Amino acid sequence: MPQVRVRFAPSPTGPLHIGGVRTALYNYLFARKLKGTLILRIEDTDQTRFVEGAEEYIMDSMKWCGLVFDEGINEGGNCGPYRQTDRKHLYRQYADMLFDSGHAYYAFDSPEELDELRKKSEKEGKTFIYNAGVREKLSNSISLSDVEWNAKLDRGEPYVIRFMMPHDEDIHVDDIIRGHIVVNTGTLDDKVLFKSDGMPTYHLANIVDDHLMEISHVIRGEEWLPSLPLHFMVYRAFGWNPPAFAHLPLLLKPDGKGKLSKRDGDKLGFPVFPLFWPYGEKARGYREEGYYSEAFINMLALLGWNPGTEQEIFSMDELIDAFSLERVGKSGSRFDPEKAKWFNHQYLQKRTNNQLALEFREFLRAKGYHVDIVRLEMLVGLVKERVSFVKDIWEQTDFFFKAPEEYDPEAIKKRWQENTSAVLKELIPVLHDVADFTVPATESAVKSWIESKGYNTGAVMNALRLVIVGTLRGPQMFDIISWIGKEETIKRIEKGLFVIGK
RNA sequence: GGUCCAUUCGUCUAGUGGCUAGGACGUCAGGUUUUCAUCCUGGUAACAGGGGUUCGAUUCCCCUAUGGACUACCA
Repeated sequence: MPQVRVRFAPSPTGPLHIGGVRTALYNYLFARKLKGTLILRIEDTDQTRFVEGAEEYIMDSMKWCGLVFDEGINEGGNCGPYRQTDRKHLYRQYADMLFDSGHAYYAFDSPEELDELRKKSEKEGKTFIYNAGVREKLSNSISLSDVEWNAKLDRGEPYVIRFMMPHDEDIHVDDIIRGHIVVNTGTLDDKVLFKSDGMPTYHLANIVDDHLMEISHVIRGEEWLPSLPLHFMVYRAFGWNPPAFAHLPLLLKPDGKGKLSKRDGDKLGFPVFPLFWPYGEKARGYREEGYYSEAFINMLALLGWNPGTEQEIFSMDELIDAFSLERVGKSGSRFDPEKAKWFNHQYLQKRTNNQLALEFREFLRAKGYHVDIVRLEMLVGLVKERVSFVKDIWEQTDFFFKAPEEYDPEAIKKRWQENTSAVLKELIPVLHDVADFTVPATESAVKSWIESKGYNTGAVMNALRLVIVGTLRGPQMFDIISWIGKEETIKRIEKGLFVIGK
């Protein structure tokens, strides 16, 4: 079996969409699974769409996701350079090869002229296709005499090099995910391979580079499926064996129709990009939102692929082990932000209290709280299972750090009875007498006091919760009061009695 | 409009020429709990429609519908 070599080839035109991350991930999994080589190639042949910072963003995203490349602009390798603008000098000779072998020709039609023709056809309800049907009537090296078009060349008139698509031929192509596809060349056009600005188009650069870099499998988004017949034809014209192809299904909007876009994220409140994008129209990222990259990757892996078992939580190594292109689905997947959260919840549960305490300490530091790590470990242990993100811990524990400023009126109505004030007043000395303010000590003291007085446990505990927390929520009461300490507990009871009590 | 691709619970999906069509997320109900949440148990819910082929189709074929991608000197 020949060496497996795959590539991820994004364009630096803005932040990398999570669909792109998934494409990179599947390439990575495939390469690792088959002990192959993964290449990062930057496809920046369209200089008009180049965006500053995008290339770096791609690298940072890959790094955060744990996707490591074997060859690329940072890693180096024997097939470089790995940025297409740095390979510019290569492409012209390949376009010429196609011209010399009669598979391509020069075309002088201006974009405006072609636009005009397209509009005209559209008005007549027809589709303008630059192909065998019309190329004789347009301005190119087929329709013009050798003298004429050479004169244009000499005069420096702008031109492109187009692929000469056969008039009427059924092309059979194979895709690992879609199977066998047949397309007639009559519906295809003479695609531009080489632009008038001296740069190749995607179609030429992609094929030349994939060939030169000895790519064995092209794994890319479904948006390329319509170009597959063209790519097969170009490989054939060069006399090269094409790689195997796998076209991945698209990521769709959670609601409504169409593919996932930045707008959906803004509208529904979830990120569509791995990292925060700080330029121009800013965009939020999964990293900044508090996702663990492992959870993000796990979630993305299961969107369009499944292992055929009921396992859902996968480490990267497990993904590599289980992955195969055959188990990638054919249809587009709607993105589900709820499930994404669930994945993060699962990963957060697997963290140790120490890890979470360290992470939460960073969060607290920003709020101006400095807490001993051992106490934080206890704290996160109390609320860990109820949160999906580290930042959620704060919402669950804010009352550990500060006394309530107001008391939930609904809760007062429900839990503050005639004798509540008197009972809580009695509780103060009981707590005061607890020497070691631990959970078991406070619990046993309070419970025996309740029993001896014949009070209702629920009533006492809820009232206590109300003055300590401010509302009816949170972990076990004894965990809370033990953590905040005797002094603070009594202070809060007194304050509660003063504000609520009569 | 043209070309190509797709279609199983609301969502991600498993699956088979004969199954009570399975799991997960969500949702609903019950239980546990001093509260809330978690958690546990249970429920809800799907083979787009119509023709074939077949003893029998969710599964194979065709058509329709719907959705999507592409249709640039963008990738």
